[in-house]
Amino acid sequence: MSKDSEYLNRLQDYYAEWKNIPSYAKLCEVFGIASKSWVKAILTRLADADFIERTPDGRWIPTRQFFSRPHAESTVQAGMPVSVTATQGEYFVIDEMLVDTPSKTTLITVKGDSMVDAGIQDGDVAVVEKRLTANIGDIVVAIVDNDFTLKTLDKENGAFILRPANPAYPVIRPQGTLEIFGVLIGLVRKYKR
Amino acid sequence: MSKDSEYLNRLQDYYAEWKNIPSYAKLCEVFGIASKSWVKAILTRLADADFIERTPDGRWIPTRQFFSRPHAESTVQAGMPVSVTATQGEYFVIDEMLVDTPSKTTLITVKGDSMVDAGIQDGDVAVVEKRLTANIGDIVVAIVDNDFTLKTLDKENGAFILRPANPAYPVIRPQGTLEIFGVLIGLVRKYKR
DNA sequence: TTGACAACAGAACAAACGTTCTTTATATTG
DNA sequence: CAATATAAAGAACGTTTGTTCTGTTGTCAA
Repeated sequence: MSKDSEYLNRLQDYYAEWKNIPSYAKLCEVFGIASKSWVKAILTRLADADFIERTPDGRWIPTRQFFSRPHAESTVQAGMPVSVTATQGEYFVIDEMLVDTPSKTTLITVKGDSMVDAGIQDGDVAVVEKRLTANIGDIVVAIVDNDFTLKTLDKENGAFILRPANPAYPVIRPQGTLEIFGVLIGLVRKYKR
Repeated sequence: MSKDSEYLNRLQDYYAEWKNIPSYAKLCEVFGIASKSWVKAILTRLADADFIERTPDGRWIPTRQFFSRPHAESTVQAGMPVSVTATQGEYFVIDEMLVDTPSKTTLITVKGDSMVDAGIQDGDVAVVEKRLTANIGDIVVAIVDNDFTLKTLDKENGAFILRPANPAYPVIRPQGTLEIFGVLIGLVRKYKR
C-alpha cells in the first residue's frame, strides 16, 4: 500500500513525459523492479484505487484522479507568517477546477498590461467561457470594432463601458457595437524555468 | 493527402474517447480499412505532418498539434488585445501546461496580499515544484522560522533575503534557517461566478 | 521455530504486435 | 491507351506482450 504511492508517482512522472502507459517490461524499469507479474499486480491495485483503468482492448489509461495534485489549503501565507499545519488530505484536478463546460471554454493568451492592477499580466492565459451576456463588474472578452479586448464591464450614464485596470489606459466607450465574446472565469500563469 | 485528414479525424475521435493510440489491428477498424501496413503508412505520414510521434519504445503518442482545433475566428489583433488559441481535449490541457513533474508538484492556496505587485492575489492557487534550491529572482515558498511564506528570493550583502511584492510589507531577513520548500512554477486563479 | 503473509523474481507460452515485402485495384495524367 | 501514382490488401515472420503459475526471500507475530 505505502509503496504503491511511490509507484504511482513514478508512473505519473513517466506519463507526464511520454503521455502513455508503457508495456510491463518498460514499467519494470520505471518502477525499478524485475518482475512483470509484480508490475501487473501493482497496476491492478492502482486500478482498484481508481487511478488507472483499461480500455476494452486491455490497454491501460489514466483516469481523472490520475491527474489530481495534492492541495495544501491555507498552508502558505503570503502576508504575515503564521504557524502552519502539515500538508495533506485534499487533491485537486486543475482543469476540473477551472473548466466547467469544455465546449464553451476557450483559452486566450493575454497581450499587454492594461489589466495589471487586476493581477492579469502580459502572457497570462485567460480561461474564458464563451457567452453573449455578462454582468456589471465581470471581466469580459469583448469585441470592440473588430478587436478582442479584455476589460472590466461597467455602465456609465446607461451605456456599457470597458474599464482597464491600469490608469495608463483609457476607458473604452464603444460607439456602435459592443459584442461580448465571453466572460473571464479563470487565469493561468506559467513562470519560465 | 486528402484522405489523411479523415483518418486524422477518426484518430482524434478515438483518442478523445480512449486517451491512447491503439494497435495497428485496432486502427484498421477505426480507419475502416483492412491492412496493417497501410495503417502504418498513414501513421507515418501523420508523423511527418507532426500530428503524432513515437516514444523511444516505438509507441505512438500525439503531439501538441494533434489537439489543436482550427479556430474560425482568425487572428484579430490591434491595440492592446489578445490572440486566440482554442484547444480541444476535455482534460489535462492546462495541467499539462503547468506540471512537468507530477510527483514534485503541489498546489498551495495563497493567503494575503504581500505579492500583489507580482500579480499574485489572495486566494490564488500557487503551483509549486518542491525542491531545496532556487535561484535569485525566483518566487519561492520558503520556510522561515517554521513558517511558510511566498516571496521573491534575493541576496543582500551575501545573505539570502525574501522580498515581498508590496511596499506595505517588510523585507524578510531570516536570521537562522532559511529553508526552501519549493519554487513557484505556475499560478491558477478562479473567478467566482 | 514455525507459520503466514507480503513483496517480489523467473520461466513458459500462446496470442498479439509491428515490420517488411509482394501484389492488386483504382485513378490520374500525358 | 499506356504509364504512373495512389490506396490499399495480404501474407510471412521474428519479436514483444500480457498472462499464469511456481519459486524465493524477508518480515513479523504467535
